[in-house]
Amino acid sequence: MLTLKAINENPAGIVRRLSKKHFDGQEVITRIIELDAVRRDSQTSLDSVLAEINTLSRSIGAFMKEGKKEEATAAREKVGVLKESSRQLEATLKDAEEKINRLLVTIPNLPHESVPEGRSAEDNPVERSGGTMPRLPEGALPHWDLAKKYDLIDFELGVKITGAGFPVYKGKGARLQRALINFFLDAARDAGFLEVQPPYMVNSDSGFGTGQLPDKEGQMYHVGMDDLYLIPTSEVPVTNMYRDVILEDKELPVKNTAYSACFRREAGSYGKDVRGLNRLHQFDKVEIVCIEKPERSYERLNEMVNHVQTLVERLELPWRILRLCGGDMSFTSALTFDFEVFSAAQERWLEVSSVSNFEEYQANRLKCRYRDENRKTQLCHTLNGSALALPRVMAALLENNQTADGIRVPDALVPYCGFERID
RNA sequence: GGAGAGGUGCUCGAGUGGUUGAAGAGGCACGCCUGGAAAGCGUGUAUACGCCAAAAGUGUAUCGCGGGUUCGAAUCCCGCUCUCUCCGCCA
Repeated sequence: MLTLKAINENPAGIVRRLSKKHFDGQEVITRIIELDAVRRDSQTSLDSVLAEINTLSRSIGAFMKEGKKEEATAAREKVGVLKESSRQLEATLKDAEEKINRLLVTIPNLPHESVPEGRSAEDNPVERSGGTMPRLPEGALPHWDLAKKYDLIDFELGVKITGAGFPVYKGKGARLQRALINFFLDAARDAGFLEVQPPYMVNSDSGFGTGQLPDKEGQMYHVGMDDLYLIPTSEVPVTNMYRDVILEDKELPVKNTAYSACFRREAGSYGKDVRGLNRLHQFDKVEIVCIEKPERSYERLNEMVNHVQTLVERLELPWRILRLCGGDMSFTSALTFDFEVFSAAQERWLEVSSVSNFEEYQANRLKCRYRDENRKTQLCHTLNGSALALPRVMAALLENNQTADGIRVPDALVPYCGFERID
């Protein structure tokens, strides 16, 4: 969430910048500033009343020791009166704080200056692209048919066991999955990321820390009996490792990578967009997460984007990078690049990665800070990106590399899966 | 799941109602000492919010979390939570 400091410093600027995300912040910002004034006033008054109570209380102790009973009683009565007003001030303060927080979480992050204007996905400019479009043989099949033909993925079996969106990978399909995970993790490690294995369930504090709660509650699976959430991405547990943490200057940047299964309810999705591997309730992903000093975070974002680019290149997929426009960005992001690969039989671009800088928006929720060169605590910037999500990569690999007599495995993956062809 | 013990600062650890944000030790930082180092000595070493133009300073809160008792709570009471030990179960 935005900091009160930033809001107080330049309310008009905040409102203007929010408009790029098509968010009208005028009213809420004004209201927050009003409430913040109440908050300060009541805190100032409360502090001085409490200070007086503390002084009197100490004097009572002293009076008692000296046997001055009357003075002690007088002080005691005085405290009683002050106590009443402190209770009122405390209630006012608490109320203002709660209201401020409730409002703050409704405001999205400010988009970076370089975020283009736009309403929807159609308005996202292509940043750059690469790879070569494959020429498919006659009668090329979409991946769901290929998966069936070569017995790689069984969607119906998943439906029986669990439900739609929970496929069963089999044989070379399963091995290809495992190869991709290891390939991605090794590549991240080579790029300097520390591999971690996080829990797949998180508590509500963690959900709040990265911004899934309170607004996106319905998108996570919730385990009611224990009040835990299945992670929609390992960004959640990995970023939350740094919740309520003050990092030393020299510990930055933090560069972590994690593989996890991801669970998303995807309520309301249906139709051809979600056919096959295009959208699942459970899928695999390798994530990269960085925590960085504010002045270096865009440098780091760039590095992360470049890392993801090497992945799609090594997989020999046709790719493009989109710079998300204001209307298509996520609530918490300041700048996002989406990676898409072309899935040749479906003849459509599929999003396989989203790399974002959240600046201090997440860090403010997380209370993730660092000590700068002056030993003062400052909010860090947090960043994350998929590197990569498996299902759509799998879809594109199967479709793009199909031949009349089998599917070719890209060279980079052969050492990982142990076969060159699926046939 | 049952029984018991316990959660104090970067770490260990003292502290059962009154200047205790918290003894002591260790660690760390800086300084002195040294040819250099060690040892030794000295100083410093939490966070948040408020006041102040800012620094200095100062006020308030925080000893797992929340509430209560009291003029006053790290210390007493209640609820929750987490950790450890034993038993049970188990990959």
